[in-house]
Amino acid sequence: MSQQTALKQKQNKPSYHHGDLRITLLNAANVLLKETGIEGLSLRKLADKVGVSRTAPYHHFKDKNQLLCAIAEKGFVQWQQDAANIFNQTGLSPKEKYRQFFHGYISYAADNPELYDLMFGRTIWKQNSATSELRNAAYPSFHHQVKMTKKWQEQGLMPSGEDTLRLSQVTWGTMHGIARLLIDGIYADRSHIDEMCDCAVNLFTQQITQSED
Amino acid sequence: MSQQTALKQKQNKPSYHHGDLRITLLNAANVLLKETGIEGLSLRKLADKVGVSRTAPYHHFKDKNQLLCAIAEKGFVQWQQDAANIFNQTGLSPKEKYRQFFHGYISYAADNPELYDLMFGRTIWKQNSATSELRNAAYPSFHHQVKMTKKWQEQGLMPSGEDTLRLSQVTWGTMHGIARLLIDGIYADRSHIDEMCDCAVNLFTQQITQSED
DNA sequence: AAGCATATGTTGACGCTGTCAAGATAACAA
DNA sequence: TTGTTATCTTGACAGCGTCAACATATGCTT
Repeated sequence: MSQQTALKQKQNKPSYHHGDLRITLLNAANVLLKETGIEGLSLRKLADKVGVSRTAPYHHFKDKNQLLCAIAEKGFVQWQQDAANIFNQTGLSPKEKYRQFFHGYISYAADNPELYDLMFGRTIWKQNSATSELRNAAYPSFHHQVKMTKKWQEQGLMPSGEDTLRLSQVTWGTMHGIARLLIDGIYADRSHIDEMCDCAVNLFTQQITQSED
Repeated sequence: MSQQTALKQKQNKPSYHHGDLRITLLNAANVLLKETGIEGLSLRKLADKVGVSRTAPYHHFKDKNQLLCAIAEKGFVQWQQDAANIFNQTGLSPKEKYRQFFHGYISYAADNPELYDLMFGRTIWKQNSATSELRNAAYPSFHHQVKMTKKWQEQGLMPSGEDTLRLSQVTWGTMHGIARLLIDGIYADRSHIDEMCDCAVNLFTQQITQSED
């Protein structure tokens, strides 16, 4: 953005060029997503809300899919920060840390159901429609869990007999499955969250000599 | 269907009234679903494929949602039969039976990805859009698992210390999560199925004195 | 057998969607 | 200053779900 444009923005003078449309669109899309869900998020409504014409977004996103991927991408980054905060806590036993991680994941999903649905929903991941940027944001999240799973196995928190990658897939699958059950309201609701998480953590962890991290 | 109409159908004489449109629509929808996925399943294409006008389906389904629910309903019935066949086997240890049940669930999902996606996807379950018929077909599937979980706990296959309902939600969530990972191709692919299932079964079951059911 | 209600089919129309093409305007680089 | 590029605009198109109005076949009642 040039100095002149920046100045215009500051002075709230209307200009032909928006100056910051990409970010504005992403923010508005997040709001619209929360309010109406994926099915209510249309490019036209979005453009209207931001105050530009229907086709303006196409200069910043190749198509709707790319916009959705960008939103999901932000979701992954945000969750990774939340997770990092949990892992960076000190003075917690491995089991307690894992418990908090599990609870944190489910809470993130329950607090941002529409976003979570977008992040892990078919809309984005079906037959390679995910952008490489999205993949680059999503995969580290799982890789980190694999790394932590290995550590948990070494610490004796999780069974060392199982293959680390399979164990990661199963534990992650459990979190994902519980999250989906909650969001879709199929066989569970929010009042079950704590008990479900504790039950799952109990199943996956064994009694070990307590030590800090 | 009257005798005359039935006769017409038999003789392949074209008639103004289709005579069997509801079932024909459901079957064609299943094919279209398999071929193009949910996003490719439109009422207009469907009607065209069957050879009726765009609005003819509305005399058999209130709207698109009701059609989708009806398809999903069939999916639940079908899965329940598959599951029953597994449970009705004789000469298997509880653990082996559970293993087959787990594998069967994942295989069903992997073999019918589009149908599974419809059955458990947001499209149908978001804010009470599921028909009561669908609920009546879907819930027994879970209730049966709760019943089996209780049995498995009593048999010592699964930890008896955990609340049965929570345990059911967790184990079911795991199956659902793994199924979704496979279908969406996020963090797993078909070549991992067996190992993932075995890993999960190992985690959920304990060593017990083997006995026949 | 006649007539009428009902079920089932049709075409027309509406507003919504994503997206392309062509043109207008601003920003920037030479 | 001039020309290139980025950005934003309107116009247009096909596809979608769905409603309204109308047509036709079926089946029940008399």
